Amino acid sequence: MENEMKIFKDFLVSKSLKLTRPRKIILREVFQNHDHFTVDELFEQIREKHSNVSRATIYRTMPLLIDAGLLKQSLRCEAKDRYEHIYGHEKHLHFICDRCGKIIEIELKQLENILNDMAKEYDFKIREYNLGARGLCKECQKKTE
Amino acid sequence: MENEMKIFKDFLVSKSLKLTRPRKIILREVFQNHDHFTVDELFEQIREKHSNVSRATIYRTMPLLIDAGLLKQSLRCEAKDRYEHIYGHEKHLHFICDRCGKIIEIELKQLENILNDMAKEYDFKIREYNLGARGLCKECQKKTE
DNA sequence: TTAAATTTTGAGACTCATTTGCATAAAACT
DNA sequence: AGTTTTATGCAAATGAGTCTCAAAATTTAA
Repeated sequence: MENEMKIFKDFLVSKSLKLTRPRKIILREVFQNHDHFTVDELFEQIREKHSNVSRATIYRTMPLLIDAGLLKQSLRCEAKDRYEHIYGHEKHLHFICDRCGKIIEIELKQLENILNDMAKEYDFKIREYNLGARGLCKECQKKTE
Repeated sequence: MENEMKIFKDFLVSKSLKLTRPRKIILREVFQNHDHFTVDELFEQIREKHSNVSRATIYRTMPLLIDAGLLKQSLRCEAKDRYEHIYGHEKHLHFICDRCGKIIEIELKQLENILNDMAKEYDFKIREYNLGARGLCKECQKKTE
């Protein structure tokens, strides 16, 4: 936690930006949330704790956290962008169920190697990547029709 | 072409839906377009040929083509969903440049195997998947600042 | 430490892709 | 042909995300 705050602070300073109260709150809640959350969910999460921050500020802070390497836009579901924080660098694959919306996370180390090879070949500098598969989860496959 | 039409027709019939004129036009243009297109671009493409179809109908037809296995929602760029048709099954990876928006497509057979292994392990039935990486393309890396 | 300058915030207006309601049109059925 | 059903187009509605701008917080200058 302290660690993330320091990273964010340093990042902000390097851009001549300030670690303000709302930004601190957002960072804290982002790291308290271990799901794939939407801005709206984060907004609610913050509001429940009576430490109000406007939606606009959250929207404005997301790219800062992403640039600071602390947050990732992980997937899009039902027309909403979803985010997840990044501790270290556990990259993963998401299986998203078309029917119940469940998100299964899978670590995938092999992937990184393949990607890096490709990036080298095409001289592309990867900032972030996402691998998502959609289909039916175990449970939903059983429910016929 | 005839092939795709047949697949679409069969799909529609199986759902008690009809292969109408607008649906035929949309299918034809989807397969004439070899890019990652937006609904709006498809709309324009159709309009240029004087065979008008409303945006609403295009929006309504996209999920049908997807369900029929002929279309794929390939990526999202600048707040717009982009689609691409599916011939056979060339799945691929997209490198999307953050700066110039260029999309580099890469075939990735190895990936499929890994994914299938994982799907089996988690009992997940994959309908489609996407692997997208964002960063800087060769050219944009040179432009410093 | 007060005053001026700068940055950030919150609230709500705005944008724009996508969805929806409804009246009309086309198609299938009788 | 007339009736029922489904599809279409238009225009209005929706809703996530962005932007504006006045007020608030923070920094800098004196």
